[in-house]
Amino acid sequence: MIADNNMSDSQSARALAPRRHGEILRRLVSDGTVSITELADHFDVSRQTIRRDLKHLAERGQLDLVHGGATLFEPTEAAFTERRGENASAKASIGRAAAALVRDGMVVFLDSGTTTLAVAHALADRKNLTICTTSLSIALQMCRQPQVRVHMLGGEIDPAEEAAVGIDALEAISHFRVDVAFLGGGGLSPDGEVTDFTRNGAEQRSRMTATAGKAYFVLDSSKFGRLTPLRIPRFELAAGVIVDRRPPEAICEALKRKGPIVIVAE
Amino acid sequence: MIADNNMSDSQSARALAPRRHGEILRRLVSDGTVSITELADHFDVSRQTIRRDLKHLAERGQLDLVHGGATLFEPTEAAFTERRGENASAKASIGRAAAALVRDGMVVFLDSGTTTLAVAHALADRKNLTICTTSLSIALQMCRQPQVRVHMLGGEIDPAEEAAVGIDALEAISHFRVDVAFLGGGGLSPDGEVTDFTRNGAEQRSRMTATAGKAYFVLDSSKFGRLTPLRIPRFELAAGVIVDRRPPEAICEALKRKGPIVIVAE
DNA sequence: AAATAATAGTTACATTATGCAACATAAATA
DNA sequence: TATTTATGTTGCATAATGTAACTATTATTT
Repeated sequence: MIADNNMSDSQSARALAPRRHGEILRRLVSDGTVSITELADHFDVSRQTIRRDLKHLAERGQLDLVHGGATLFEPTEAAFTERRGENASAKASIGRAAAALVRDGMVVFLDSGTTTLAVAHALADRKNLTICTTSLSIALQMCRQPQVRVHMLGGEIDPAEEAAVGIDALEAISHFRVDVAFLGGGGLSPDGEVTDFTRNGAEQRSRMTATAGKAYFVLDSSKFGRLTPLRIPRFELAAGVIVDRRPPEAICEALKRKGPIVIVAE
Repeated sequence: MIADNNMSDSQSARALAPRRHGEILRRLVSDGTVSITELADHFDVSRQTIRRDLKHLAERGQLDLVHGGATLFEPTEAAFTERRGENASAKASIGRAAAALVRDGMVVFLDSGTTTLAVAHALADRKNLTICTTSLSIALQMCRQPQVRVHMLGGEIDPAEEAAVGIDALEAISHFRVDVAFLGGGGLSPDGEVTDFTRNGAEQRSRMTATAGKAYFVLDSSKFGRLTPLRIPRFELAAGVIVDRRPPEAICEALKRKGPIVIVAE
């Protein structure tokens, strides 16, 4: 009756490669990692076979091989992504405070930086927003949200910020009418000014401060008293600074004299 | 064709081909894969018969043959992140072929799309490149590579492509002198033209084709013969198309008449 | 820190399963 | 009866998997 070869009587037929591949990828996204031993056990095949599967998937860029198994594929680790974890809860609370200032339908500018990324997170489920940003991560994240329109300001990418800088980005700013801008900064100096690391960055933030309906600087407490080389011109036009805890009294005083209010999150 | 069949004795009677086909497809959509051994067992027919069934269904585009069985064929345009895995090895080989055309020091434009993302992967360890792109993912990935300068062309982000489109991106193109451009497309029509889904996309690719020193369209074989609504003007100025296997003869002939060469990867 | 054991990776080759093509058979059709 | 169509059978080429000996890496112990 059953022609072809003999056997195939033993147990359930061996899973074909694509089945294993699918399951492996499913486990990866749910667990983050897979182990060769576990997989070989689970599929009842040799480790060598699993190794070949993983190698195959790795060649397609679907995962990263590690000793003993594989992990989710991450294009490359960068300084930026590492910074992301630092002071995460402070940034999240700043993000929520910032989001509270945004109403549906607004045009929002989001600067590059990990704190502004937290603001983006907090805005993720808002309706009918228009986001302008120079940050690749923010653009990528926000464009995946329904009901959010995203404009990326182009230009040369600064690898440290993973964001557009330079003349193109500067000029693009002038094309937009922005209701509210959330800007980062390198430090909050003792005399109540936000300072920056680069000339380009300072100029960009200065222009946005002057252009936006309201501009807020978002700064976690690690920036208090830190000095970086460049002043941000026209900083006094900013509407306020949003921080995770109250800055030293001297800084508060200085800020009060200049104009921007201090918003302490949570 | 099918005579009236009163046999219907029991299910021991051999299923007719259309019955098997229906069941095979039903199993496919429920399980994602089918195995020849299992099916032969289930229908009590020879493996060769199942092979012929699967081949028949594959020719009609209803499934994809794999060693030992078949998998679901997904012709629909899935969301970008889901599309990433599809046809991954074809895209990887196209990526390598494309990278072989790039020499250190060049200015390279990379269009949006999953195939161009594969080109970016293949270029990742090159030295001293300048990358221009409209794709957020490509910009993010390449800016993490040392020795690579990245320019992001700004504009409104199309969520489906996760890339900048529209007037800003169009204008930004004219600022660059590009040595080689790798462009995507919606389909490779039977009369040897690359076609696109949107007017903006077609215009952008057309301009880049005319501007770049050399422009190549990267297309995996799922695009062969596919018709999408918009022609890409000046397509005949392209240097070539890079594909993962040789297109049907008619398409090759048509391309030959127009000008662009055909590069078959791997 | 050096030595050791345990685990994992590599390579090469043996074994098994699958694919393919050519031909054979049986039923349905003309 | 001849012809077509679907299926079965066989033999060989190819691909996937298993196995074993050996090397490399990681963990543990001293």
